[in-house]
Amino acid sequence: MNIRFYNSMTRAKEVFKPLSGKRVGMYTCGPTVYNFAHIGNFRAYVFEDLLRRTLEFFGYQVTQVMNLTDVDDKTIRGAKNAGIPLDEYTEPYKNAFFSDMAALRVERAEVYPAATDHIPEMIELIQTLLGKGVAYKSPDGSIYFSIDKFPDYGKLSKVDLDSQRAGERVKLDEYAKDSVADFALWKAWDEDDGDVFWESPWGKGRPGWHIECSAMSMKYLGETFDIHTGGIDNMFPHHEDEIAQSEAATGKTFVNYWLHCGYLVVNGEKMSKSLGNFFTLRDLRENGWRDREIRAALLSGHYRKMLDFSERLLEQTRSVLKSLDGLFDRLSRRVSSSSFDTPEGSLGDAVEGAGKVFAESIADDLNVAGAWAAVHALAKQANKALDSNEVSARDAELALDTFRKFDRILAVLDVPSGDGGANGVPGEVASLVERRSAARKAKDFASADAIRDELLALGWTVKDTPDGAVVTPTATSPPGK
RNA sequence: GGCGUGGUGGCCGAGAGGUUAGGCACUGGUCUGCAAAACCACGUACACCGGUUCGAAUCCGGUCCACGCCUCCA
Repeated sequence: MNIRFYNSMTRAKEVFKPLSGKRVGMYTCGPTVYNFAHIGNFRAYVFEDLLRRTLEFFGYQVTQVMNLTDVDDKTIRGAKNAGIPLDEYTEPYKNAFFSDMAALRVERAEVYPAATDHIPEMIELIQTLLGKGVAYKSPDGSIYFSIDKFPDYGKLSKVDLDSQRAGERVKLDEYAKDSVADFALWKAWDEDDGDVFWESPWGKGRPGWHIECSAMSMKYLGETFDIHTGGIDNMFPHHEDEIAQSEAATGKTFVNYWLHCGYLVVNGEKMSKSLGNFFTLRDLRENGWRDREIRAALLSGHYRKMLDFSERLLEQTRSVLKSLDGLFDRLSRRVSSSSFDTPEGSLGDAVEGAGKVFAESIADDLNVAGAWAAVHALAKQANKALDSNEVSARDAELALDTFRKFDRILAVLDVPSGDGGANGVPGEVASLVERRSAARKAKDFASADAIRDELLALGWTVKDTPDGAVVTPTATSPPGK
């Protein structure tokens, strides 16, 4: 099956063709580790995970590189304010980033290069650019890229620099740069940098932000690679500058497919640290939301669209997952309790149909809504078949396997493995359930209801099914909701 | 000012000239001692005004509104 992606460079959906067979090289802009990442940041990482999992689903072997920006204005300022060395300052944020990513079930990239470990590569790239005459040294010892020497500048973001309004900031740098849009490849050391600097052929200093992505992506993926992603706010100037540096240095196309995800917004406004309208994974957990609910909420809409992240969205997501959990539970019980003698094939068509819709949707520029529709279509058919007792153990296992397959991409369904049944129910709970069943049999409904309340207090919900009582852990609700 | 994105039923959210997207919630029903779950039923929705067309949420022109980038930002 052809996979199609919307390529920001051409502004059109294109059939994806990797450079070499089934191998895909992919670079994803990572975090600047000066603080905890917020949920808006994670929207991008979850989108990239969706992309990666989709490629793997279709048999591609992905080499993903995600950088860690551990030297820039913010990290330097943070370390200085804290009175500790730069690496000591960034370390906890790196760790928090990885633990949050794992919680959101983001598959690990193959390489996580840190900027501070790749200064020599950056210096080398800058020297190449100086040698080609597309970069120049300013009086203060900084090195700038000259966008006038790169005619293609603006081809990704389609900006026309001549029509850009010069910002306030420009005044500060005017004396040092030939042109306002020129950007720093190397920043000469100044007092504010403290002891953060590296030696270079142009004196001590530190790299500019954009150069790290060019140097590290090309080091690990080659001068031309398949996919580069990031949030749409990185398109200009960051990705534009990466293209300029890389292509000016190599003379080759830097990246074949550019994919950008839309913003995560709160009440219609972009979530950002400067606006103060952000929350972290920790904040959401404190409000009672589970990691998988958060991931599912992030996967509720198309990656290129704005996503309005709200309590209501999380509530809706919780409802969806809860009802699917119920189905998986029913199917698991059927696998373990039923024999293979019920009529077969009642779910075969539904499985096939859902699988087709799922694959076609996700292959079409990661249309996750279509994929969800496939999940729901199969869920409805399975529930119906279970209601009319037409599901054999084999059918149930087939359905569960299909959901597991879908979950290789979604990673939120949590389809139980193995033979399900009553495992994980504490003895105390099990005996209460038994006593309640006995009471019901004796038509002693007052006792039965009392025991049900008792179980609820212990965190277990009872459902009476034709096959007997079933207990499941009660879903917790966020406080005050 | 330049460039860009978007406005779909109470809410979320696909679609992109003709065929029910899907989900959440609500309401009614089936089932049930009750409850829960599940299933069934129920919404002619596409910002506004023109135009093209046999036919437009989808194409064209205009208008309004919202958001974003142009400064670090996923």
